[in-house]
Amino acid sequence: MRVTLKHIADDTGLSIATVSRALSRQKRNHSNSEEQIYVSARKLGYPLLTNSSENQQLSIALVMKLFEGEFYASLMNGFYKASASTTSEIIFSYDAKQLDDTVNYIINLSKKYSGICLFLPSMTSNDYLKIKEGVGQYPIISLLPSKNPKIDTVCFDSYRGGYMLAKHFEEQGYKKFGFISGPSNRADALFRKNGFLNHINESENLELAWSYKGDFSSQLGQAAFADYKKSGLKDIAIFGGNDYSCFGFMKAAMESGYKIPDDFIIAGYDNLSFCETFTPELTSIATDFHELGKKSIRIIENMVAENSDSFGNISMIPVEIKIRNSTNSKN
Amino acid sequence: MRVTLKHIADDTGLSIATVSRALSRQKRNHSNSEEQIYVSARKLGYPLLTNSSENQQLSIALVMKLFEGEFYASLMNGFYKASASTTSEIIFSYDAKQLDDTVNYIINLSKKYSGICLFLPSMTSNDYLKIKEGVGQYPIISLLPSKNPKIDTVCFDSYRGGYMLAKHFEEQGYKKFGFISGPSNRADALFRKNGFLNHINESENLELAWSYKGDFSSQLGQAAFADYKKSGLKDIAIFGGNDYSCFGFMKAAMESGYKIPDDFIIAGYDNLSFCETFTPELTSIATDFHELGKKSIRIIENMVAENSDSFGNISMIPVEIKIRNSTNSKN
DNA sequence: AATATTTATGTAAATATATTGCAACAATAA
DNA sequence: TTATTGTTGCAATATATTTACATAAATATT
Repeated sequence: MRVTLKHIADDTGLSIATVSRALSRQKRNHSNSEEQIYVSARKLGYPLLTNSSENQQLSIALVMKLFEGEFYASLMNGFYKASASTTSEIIFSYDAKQLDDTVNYIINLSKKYSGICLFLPSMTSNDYLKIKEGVGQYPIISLLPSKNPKIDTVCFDSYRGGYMLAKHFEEQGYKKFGFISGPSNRADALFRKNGFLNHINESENLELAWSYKGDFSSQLGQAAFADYKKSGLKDIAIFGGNDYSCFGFMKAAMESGYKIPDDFIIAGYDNLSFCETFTPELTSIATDFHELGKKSIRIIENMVAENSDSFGNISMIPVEIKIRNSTNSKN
Repeated sequence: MRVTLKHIADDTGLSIATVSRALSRQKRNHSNSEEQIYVSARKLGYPLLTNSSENQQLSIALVMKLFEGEFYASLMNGFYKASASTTSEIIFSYDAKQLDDTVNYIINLSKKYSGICLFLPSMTSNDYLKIKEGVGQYPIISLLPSKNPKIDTVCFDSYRGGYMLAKHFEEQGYKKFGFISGPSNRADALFRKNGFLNHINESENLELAWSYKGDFSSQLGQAAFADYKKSGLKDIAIFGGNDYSCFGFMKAAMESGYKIPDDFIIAGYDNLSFCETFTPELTSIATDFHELGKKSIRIIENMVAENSDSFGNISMIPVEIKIRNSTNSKN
């Protein structure tokens, strides 16, 4: 039910006229009544309060489910910086309460915001379809790759990242490759893997000699090393799936007396700041979140302006390989 | 100026009646006109759209200036998790555009939200006073300690953290202490330092043998090591100010052939996930962001309910020391 | 202390805004 | 073709907000 001045008047015991005057006053004057009126208005959610001032700009919601780890901070920071150079405003949004009904939560957001960017690794194709159906012709994009995208997607070129690493390993003179996989339900992990494997398969004399089922955590990275050690393989180039896996793997390896990059070379993905702090410094694939933010905002802005209704378009942000000591066996 | 149905009607070329019906319809039906009406309503900022549904709950803004690094992700995640167990809603907010007028930006936010939590290391006492003046009797707290707090504060007990480390160093049998300081304008860095130094000064046979002016970055941590090496000191227990400084310091030290914890022991602050990944694992002070979030929300909720006007109250969240190999010289 | 001025407030009238019944018309289904 | 359903604008009605005016309290001035 709509909140009116009358509700606030009843709540505060003042007259409607007084409430009206207090709320429409240009300069607040912090009298007792006025404070009460504002408290009540906020409590009841008086509509004219909520979106006051700053109009005439787009507000774009970035929807996420989790915030832990440097990765999420980088994602948010990329959008944060990108929003500084446009008139659009970014709102960080999430569904803390009812995890089961994220689809409806997102559909509801579409009433509030001019556009939505989704970063939700656990969403299924079916969920995206339902969202698309719920929001109609509306600017919404996903920031994660998908095998069969149902909505427009802006994401990093994970495939190419994996490919670049395999190529780099080959150039370092390695023929035997190893791989630690990520969570099986994450499409971006799959793309990294495919890029890596495809380069191996393209060439007759390259081979995947060892692999391990990880989950992007440092713990399973350590477990991966135990498995690798047992295999007795040497002269191998390992792609850890992401940086955390590599850190765990390398830590365990060094504790077992292995030398990196002498005994094996290894590279990660995400280019976390710790890549440069770790010894040896970890070769990794760098993703530019500022670029991701800028591109996403631009696409949403265009969708709003042109009122276009597209789905399944994919924009890839190129990634960059940062070569460091962990893959520098000549050093 | 207030946005009404007439504006939307003029903008879309439809009648006021049609606009009214479209917006008040329970279920959206995605006809062409309705889409247009929604686009226009969002663009113009029609008030009843913005705060629709989910009322009767508090919305609390967490205001920050930066998002980079694991630290910020942890802070947000703490509030995110905390919001799941209350009816209040957390909005992550920031001022991306005009950095010079943060004070007014915050005062404006007070019209929208039921309460505000500030995490802004660069704010001065004067700024806080201006904010307090601008918002009047309003639930607002800072999440950073201050020497002379002008508004209520919920923060970690940084002093105690520094103190605990000094005590731990002493228990390990060290008499000579070293310290790398943080940015001089950050009160929390100062508190950590004071806690550390005070324990040293309390005892006759402890001494601060070396210190270096850092900035919480890994780079200056490395520079700190160069300085330390030049000093020729041995048998020293070093508090790095934060984890990043320690990582830089340790990396440089190990590259110079130093052994940790044999040649010196070292501890950080923040307990980043990387503390356990680094070799040696880094002793650090752990902060519980979930607790910080819960307490902050509870305090804001109380302020709203009791309509109380307090300032300068401080709530400290205890911190915990995580002892790891970097300070374990007996091992 | 007495008087003037300012400020806050409520009542009621005036104005502005939102909703709804009705009829016309268009699209779709039978 | 005819019936049904859905969309739209007009005008009437209902609801919400602002403002003119009067009064009382608070503050300032003499």
